[in-house]
Amino acid sequence: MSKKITIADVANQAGVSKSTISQYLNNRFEYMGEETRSRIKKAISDLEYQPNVVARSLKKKSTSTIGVIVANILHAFSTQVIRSIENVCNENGFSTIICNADDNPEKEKKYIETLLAKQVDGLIVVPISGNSDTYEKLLNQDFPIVFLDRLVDGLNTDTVLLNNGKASELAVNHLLENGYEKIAIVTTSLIDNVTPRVERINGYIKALEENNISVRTDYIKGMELSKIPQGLNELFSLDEKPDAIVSGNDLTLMEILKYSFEHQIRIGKEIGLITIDEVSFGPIHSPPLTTIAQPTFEMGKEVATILLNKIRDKNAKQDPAVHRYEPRLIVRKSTKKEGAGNE
Amino acid sequence: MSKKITIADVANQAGVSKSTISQYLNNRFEYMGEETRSRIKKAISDLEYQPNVVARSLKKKSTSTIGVIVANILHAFSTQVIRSIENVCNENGFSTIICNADDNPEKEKKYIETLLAKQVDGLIVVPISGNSDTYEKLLNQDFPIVFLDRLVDGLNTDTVLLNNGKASELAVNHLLENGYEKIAIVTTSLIDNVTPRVERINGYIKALEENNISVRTDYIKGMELSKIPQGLNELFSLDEKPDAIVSGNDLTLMEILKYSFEHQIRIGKEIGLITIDEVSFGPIHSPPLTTIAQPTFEMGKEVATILLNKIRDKNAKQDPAVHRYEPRLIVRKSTKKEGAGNE
DNA sequence: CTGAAAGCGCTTACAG
DNA sequence: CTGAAAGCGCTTACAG
Repeated sequence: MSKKITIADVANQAGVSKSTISQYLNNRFEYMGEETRSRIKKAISDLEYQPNVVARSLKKKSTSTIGVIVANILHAFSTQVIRSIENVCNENGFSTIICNADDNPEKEKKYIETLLAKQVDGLIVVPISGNSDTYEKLLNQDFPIVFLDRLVDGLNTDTVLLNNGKASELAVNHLLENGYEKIAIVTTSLIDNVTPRVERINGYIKALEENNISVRTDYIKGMELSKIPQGLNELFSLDEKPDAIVSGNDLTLMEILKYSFEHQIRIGKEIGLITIDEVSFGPIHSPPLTTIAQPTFEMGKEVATILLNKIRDKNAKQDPAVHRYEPRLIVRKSTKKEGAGNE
Repeated sequence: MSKKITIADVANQAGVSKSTISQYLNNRFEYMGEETRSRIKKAISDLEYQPNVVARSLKKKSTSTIGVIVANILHAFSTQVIRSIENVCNENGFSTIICNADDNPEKEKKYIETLLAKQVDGLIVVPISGNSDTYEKLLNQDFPIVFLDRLVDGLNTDTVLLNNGKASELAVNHLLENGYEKIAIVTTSLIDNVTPRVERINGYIKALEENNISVRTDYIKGMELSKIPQGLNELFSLDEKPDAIVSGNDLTLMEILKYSFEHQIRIGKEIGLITIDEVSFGPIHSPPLTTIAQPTFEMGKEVATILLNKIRDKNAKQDPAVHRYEPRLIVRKSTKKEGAGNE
């Protein structure tokens, strides 16, 4: 590789000092002579000079880079929010390093350490239970960090997430309005008290109670993805089978669709189905799927904006807030009893 | 934020020089006294010292970071390959910065510049026609770079991509074997000569010719995503409508499924459908979709491995090669005439 | 076996 | 209006 051009080469070429080049690069033209300016400009383009961001970062103690750690990149939610975060960062001259922790606290901790060693200016994280200590240390140091999608017990920091309770209330009420009466909910494992899962279950319970429907614990399935087929088996073996299911997220949805496909269960007619998280094939599924969408774009924008603000004025410490976003019901045929079948 | 601990602090605490700490950090224990070693170890953990990677990178002139620029992150192919690249990089202590160029050459060029300014050690790129000059310059400088998914005319560099011709041959032959005779192909715009699209069309033509079926240009639709509904309209308005469609990729597939859903065209029976690129809902679609899968995991692994090797021995210059991967046919019901309908 | 010194490529007071 | 000097936090010959 040809030798890298540095600021010293440009200084030589233009016949000025390194300092002056640096002023030029940082747009500090106040006192710079018109002629100096154009000489520098020419030297830079002649040499095809590209500043070394690493050196600048070392000196400035800021890298214009943030880290984003998601718990599970397989959720469509993650990828959508990430795209939105990247947009905001790009517009503001920031880079993003994306990490997927696979819901593994060890892995997440290692990522946090790596990102800090890389001197990222801030962190957006979908926190994983078990790393409270790490987060707390960062917060105590006033390191800029914003949580996404999940709250952490006892930690008071800015968090952007869905109004999850509302999401399942919308789901349950919609099902009830469409004549379903025995509503089950299926979601991923509850053992770690992951915020959206817990809140969605609670919203489901609340909605049933408000409608004076008794809550059956055997209608509530919170389990690992791989166990969901078994959970569905249990559900469909009950004396009183449910007539509708609320799917907790897009990954559980796939399990439910697979199961009902394999067992020839006609969605809509035999079992109403509504899922939280919009999916690409929602509109073209047979029958089209009624979903509760999250405003992922806005949420990504918000979480990035909050973080960038924190990074910019470290002093302007506002009280951390929880930012809730409203879910949106998209009605399609999977929750219409008469709408079952292929067309 | 509390003051950052540096190597100097550790040196003080341990009562040795900075050099010695650095030796320790770089695992150069050859001549280090056992006692010095344990004193340093203690100092590091007492102070919770974290090395500053930016400083190290500046000195070492290497960041252990690579850039990945994909043309369009919306393709499932991109996200899958990226995950695989990240796995390999992680295992090797490398970080990845992902950029989405949105098939926009300007945007891509800017990303390349930013990544170079950040001193990435190498680049994986899904090249976009129009930036040949940029790639060429990098190649001439022996900057480590590997192409993915697309070839660039006149540039000789390592490239990992599908055997695209084979993919459409598999598709066409499978359709013919299942009794379809009037086979159309629909893919995204051909104006930029994007490798997979062109090669897939060519494979389609070749397969038809080998079966002595005349190629009809009005059965070949290569157009922007937004124009595809119109293209499908044209296709279905022909006197001799096609009885089967090869979908060029996952995004065109969505358009075709939307169209056939809206127009109540029964897939399988009225129109056979096979798509290149496996999709998550392939198995649970009605009818399940016959697809041609790419070995995205292996391809990502290969492209990352090639790049990391290039980065490690800059000298060991081998001749660049084109690495083709074989597509795999997954037969489901969307290409069975009798298999149409909901179950 | 360990330390002093130089230097990676920048930026930023400060002097003039 | 511009330049000399110090320094960001490391690493690496080299000396001892």
